[in-house]
Amino acid sequence: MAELAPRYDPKAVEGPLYQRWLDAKAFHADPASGKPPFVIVIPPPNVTGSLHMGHALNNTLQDILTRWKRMQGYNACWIPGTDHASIAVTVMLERELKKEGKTRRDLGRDAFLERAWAWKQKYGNRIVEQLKLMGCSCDWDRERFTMDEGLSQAVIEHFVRLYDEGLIYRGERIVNWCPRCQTAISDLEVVHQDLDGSLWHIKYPLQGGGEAVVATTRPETMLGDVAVAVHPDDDRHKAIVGKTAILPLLDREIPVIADAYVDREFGTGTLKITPGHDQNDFEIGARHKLPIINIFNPDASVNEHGGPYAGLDRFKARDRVVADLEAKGLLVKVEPRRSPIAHCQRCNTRLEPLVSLQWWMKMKGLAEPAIRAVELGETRPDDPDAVRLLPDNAPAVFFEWMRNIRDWCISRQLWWGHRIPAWYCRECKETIVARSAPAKCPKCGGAVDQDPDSLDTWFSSALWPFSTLGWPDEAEMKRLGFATFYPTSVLVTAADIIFLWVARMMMAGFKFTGKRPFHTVVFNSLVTDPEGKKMSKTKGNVVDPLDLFAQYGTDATRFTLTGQETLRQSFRMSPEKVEHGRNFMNKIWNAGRFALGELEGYTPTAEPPANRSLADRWILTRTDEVVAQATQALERYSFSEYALLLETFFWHELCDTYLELAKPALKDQVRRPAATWTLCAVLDRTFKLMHPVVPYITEELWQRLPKLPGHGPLLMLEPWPKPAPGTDQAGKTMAVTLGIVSAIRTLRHETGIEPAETVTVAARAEATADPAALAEPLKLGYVETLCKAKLSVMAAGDAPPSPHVTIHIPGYSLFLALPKPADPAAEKARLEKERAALTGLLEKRKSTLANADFVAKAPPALVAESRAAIADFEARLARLSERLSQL
RNA sequence: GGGCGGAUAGCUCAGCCCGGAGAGAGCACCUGUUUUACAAGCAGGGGGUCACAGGUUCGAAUCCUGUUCCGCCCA
Repeated sequence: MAELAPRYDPKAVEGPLYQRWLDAKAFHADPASGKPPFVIVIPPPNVTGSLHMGHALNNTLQDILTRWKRMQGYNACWIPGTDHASIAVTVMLERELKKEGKTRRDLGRDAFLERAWAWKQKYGNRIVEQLKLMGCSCDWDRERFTMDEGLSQAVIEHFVRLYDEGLIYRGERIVNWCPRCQTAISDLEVVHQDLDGSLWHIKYPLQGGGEAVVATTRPETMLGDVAVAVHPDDDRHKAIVGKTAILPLLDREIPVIADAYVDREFGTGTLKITPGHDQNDFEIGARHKLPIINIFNPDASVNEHGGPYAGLDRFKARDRVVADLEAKGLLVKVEPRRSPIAHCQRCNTRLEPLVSLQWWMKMKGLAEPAIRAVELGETRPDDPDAVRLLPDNAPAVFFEWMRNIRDWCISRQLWWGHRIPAWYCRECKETIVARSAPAKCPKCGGAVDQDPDSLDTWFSSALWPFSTLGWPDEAEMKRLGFATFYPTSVLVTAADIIFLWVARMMMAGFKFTGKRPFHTVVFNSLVTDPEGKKMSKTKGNVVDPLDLFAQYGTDATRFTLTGQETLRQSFRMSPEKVEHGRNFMNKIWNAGRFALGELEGYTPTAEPPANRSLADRWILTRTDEVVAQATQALERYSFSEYALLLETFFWHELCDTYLELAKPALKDQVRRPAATWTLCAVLDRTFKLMHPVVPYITEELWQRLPKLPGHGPLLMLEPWPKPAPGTDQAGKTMAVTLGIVSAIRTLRHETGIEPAETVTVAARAEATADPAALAEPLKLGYVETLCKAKLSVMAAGDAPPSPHVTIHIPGYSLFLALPKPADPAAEKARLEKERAALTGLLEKRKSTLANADFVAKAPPALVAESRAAIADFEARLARLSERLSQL
């Protein structure tokens, strides 16, 4: 067997192992396996994307769950794929085109799409390859892209069915219009930024004398004003209702109306009504049957309705309007005002609300089953229609939005994406929505043209849990195992797409399959920079996970992320944290190295040898306990707990204690068989337990170590360990020994004894001590091994060695023999400190017990424990006093 | 404006759901240590009014109410 390097080198291990798993088809899920399914669909990353910290965390968690469930005997199926990201790809390609001095319109639809596909062929696989680097155990045979043939068919089915049911309709409404992208976007793609602006107070003269003063943050939109509104109960303005105002600059006659929407506290309490460019005004306009005037071109320059301002950019138009109003003496005042301004999430351009003809989806009814599912998730999570959202505050966020849901604008004036399956007759203007292109108008036989627009990307993502399983094509569903794998099991995703994606998958899932798409949704944390700020390229505070993989190893990075994940809002990430993960990987590596050296040529039996030592029994019991705890932690999605539990156990119990105790045992012909078996068995179980989070290092070491009979070729396919029911008292006994060891180590250090020197320690047992506890540790020399001290238990009447220093721990007084008397002052100071601490504890316990309510109401076990503690403190204090009096 | 988090050692965080009594870890710091798995190690140590104020309770970091500061989401 080749010598292992003293430091773990992830680069040498990761690539070949991943290939080995692929070659063994270890990630593949066969629908016919007969095992219970466990299914995760990946949140499909954007094809333009490159792996960032959020992906690294999100996919680590999915891989942990998938690998764990696979080992537990589930038919684990992790379905990967990518999303076409209509607007993101468009923005990116437009940036490229801009360098050539072109727009996408210069290029034309077909040429633009050709370019987009070429780009996707070339770079679309980048993030997939990065997921493979991460060790993700996705079933790559199932990889899908949202614009695949099958998934495109699903989108058409989605559209046609909902249209036929009247849930999709076309209508003129206010949309969020991005003048740069020149498309409508949905409410959820809007980012509000608080910006400093002004509130302009403008006089609108009234016919027959007088005036109304309106306050607005957007004076240029007055070009589209069709009314002035006041609150019907506002005594200040009641009198002007029904009069006609003259819109300044354009001299248009507009009515003064009364509407309860008007906020009397805002500005002057008089509102200008612009139904073409404000959602609320649009609604008021509809109530009062007012006309709608759209004053903007698609690029947000003023159109022909703007009279003399036509052709001006919206910001120039504002300046000109304000200047003209001022010149006419119609500008009353200008107040500074900070207000939220809508921006395009993708290109950060200031959005323009405007009326436009778009396709919409009615959401209210679709939302109901999803709301019910989450309600069930809170009350009856085992119900087959329940969807449990984690962490516990997620449902509140979900309900808030879902109960106030608004219709969704699904059409986009973009080309990259799924084109809307609607055709319009050139002759009779009939709208035809169909699964395939009609040759001619079914009504009049006229020629038809397909709607030029495409659908919101999330319209296809909403179908992901079942479109990836072949829906709606029966043959594909059969081939891909829809019946086996749907509904899926758990969704792990980032909280920022709870509405964009998660809610919509639930709505689509219930609508089209009649079933929930998954039973549990886990929202992972946001990974921030070390200051707690969101990472962003513009801020330059991005930590690249690929750099971390390269510098510290994939397992170290995965482990660190997992250790931080408590499903809080966010956690901070820095390379320094990963350094600790790397150190732990190195610890694991070296424990493996040690074991390999000891176990070369060894073949363990199925059953443990009978003469296991206390340490053997203890570490086996502890392993069982950790198996149970780690499994429970995963069941609760307590990722941090899972990782930290394993670290503490492996590092401090297995390495620091057990391996040290095993060293002399392995040199002893009698004790060696039990020690080798235990070492083998414990590492085998521990590597299995750790495998889901650190798959590479565990697989690599496990491959090299002797294995118990009955194992297969790959750790990742081994069964998850099951805890044996433990009745062994080894834990209690070891705790006594370890307490003594710790006390002696402290004494050694405080008295400055040379590290190499073996000392003699006599232990006097208090009445509270278990007389049998030290028998085996003494016989096997555990204390000597762990702290170079020859320990003996004093018989009744024995005198402590002289000279000595003393320490009193629960159950024992320890006397450490010294070559020469200790400095009495120092010893006295040390003992006085001990006495002060003990006295404090004793007093606290005593006062607790002095409380009659405590004795009456606290659990009896606790009362008994307090009494025992008092007895122990008193015994130790008595010894202390005795010793102090001798000084 | 509405909803949701967070505040525990110098720093980063567990613990809190389900209250139990000497509050933990890692990093950093101090001391010692190159012993054949690992100095990316080992051993020891110092360091905390668990944000603040009330309340509930025999008992509160943990449950309830309020306050302050920090953050996220929605409008």
